[in-house]
Amino acid sequence: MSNKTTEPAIVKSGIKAVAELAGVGIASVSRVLSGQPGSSPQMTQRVMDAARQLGYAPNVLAQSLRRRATHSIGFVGSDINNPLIASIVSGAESVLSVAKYSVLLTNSGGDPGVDAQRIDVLLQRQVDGLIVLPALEDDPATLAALRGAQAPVVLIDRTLPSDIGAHYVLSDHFQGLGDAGRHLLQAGHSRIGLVVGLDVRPTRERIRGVEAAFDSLGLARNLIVHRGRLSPEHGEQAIEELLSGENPPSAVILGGNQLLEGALRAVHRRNLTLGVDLSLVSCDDLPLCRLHHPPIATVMRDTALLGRRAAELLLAQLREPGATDPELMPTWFEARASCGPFVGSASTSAASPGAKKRAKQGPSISSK
DNA sequence: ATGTGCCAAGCCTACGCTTT
DNA sequence: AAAGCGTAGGCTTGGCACAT
Repeated sequence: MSNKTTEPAIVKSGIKAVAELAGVGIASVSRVLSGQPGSSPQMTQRVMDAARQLGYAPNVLAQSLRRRATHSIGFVGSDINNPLIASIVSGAESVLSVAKYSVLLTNSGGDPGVDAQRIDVLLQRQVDGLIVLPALEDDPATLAALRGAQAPVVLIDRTLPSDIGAHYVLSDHFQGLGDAGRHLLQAGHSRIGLVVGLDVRPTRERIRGVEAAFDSLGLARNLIVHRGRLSPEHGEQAIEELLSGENPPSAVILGGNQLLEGALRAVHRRNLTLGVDLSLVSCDDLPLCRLHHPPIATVMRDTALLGRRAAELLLAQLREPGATDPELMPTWFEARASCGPFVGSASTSAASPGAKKRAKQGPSISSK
């Protein structure tokens, strides 16, 4: 018969133990450690010494229970495998961690049903606020879940019915895609293919931006829009279908970085040289865009800034709730060799001089 | 007036007691 | 035996009361 006692591996010191060791009341320990005024220097010293001696750290769950606030923020991302989302999360976390908030990250994989489920789980966990990037803007389950939220909600790049009472950080896709469209049209392209995702705000704004490019130059809207769920497969299939048509476009804009991989597969399979046989513009800068030969022209945006602003907006709401106007963050077009030699004078003011120079030089390296 | 302690509240769960 | 119900316990903090 073994006589060994089963001691717990870790002895947790609660506020009771600190109070006992310091010879004071529990409430006094709480007052001292939370920095409230009104404790004598002797009492303060005794409590601090006892807490240090016991390695005391407040029980976060108990604090949350008492304060009715968990100091945690829920993030519902549509696809955390996407570097774009990772960058947004990273930006948000950098702000929230400074404010002593933890981020609970969930991934819906772009599935609206999962969006609603994740939102519910985060709300059950009593998060103090939500940053959401849902797959759709009109999914009934997602809207119902958000309507039930007692916590402030910040949407990134999505707009929802006004009764949700959410706050918005949006990207100005209209501007960036408009600049890209104008650049291509002034370079001599007359027919443009636009591959986009499902019917959410970025898709609508991207289409509107390219249409406005035609309008601004007094040209007929010779635009073929190819819709689908943003994925490499959609990118590949869209390029195949656009280029197999009777009157294929000479330039294609990809309205989503998830499309690029598949689009390039189709381009390579067809032995096309980007910037010569086909001009290609992508959205959101991936390392692949710069490493590819020739480099791929891109509509850029500061995704980390998007996350930071969303977090700042949420923190402001936690301090002082109230209505806010949507915040519009800039996008800009960076011309690179994949969209061929630059011959016109399109408004590409945001493009770097280096990018313009490279574009002017034309495609120097084959994509084959 | 200042410093300190007591108590209730916050939410959930395990446990024990009572009733069916 | 199963079901239903009440209570205690976990930890912290704000409000109030009391002692000095």
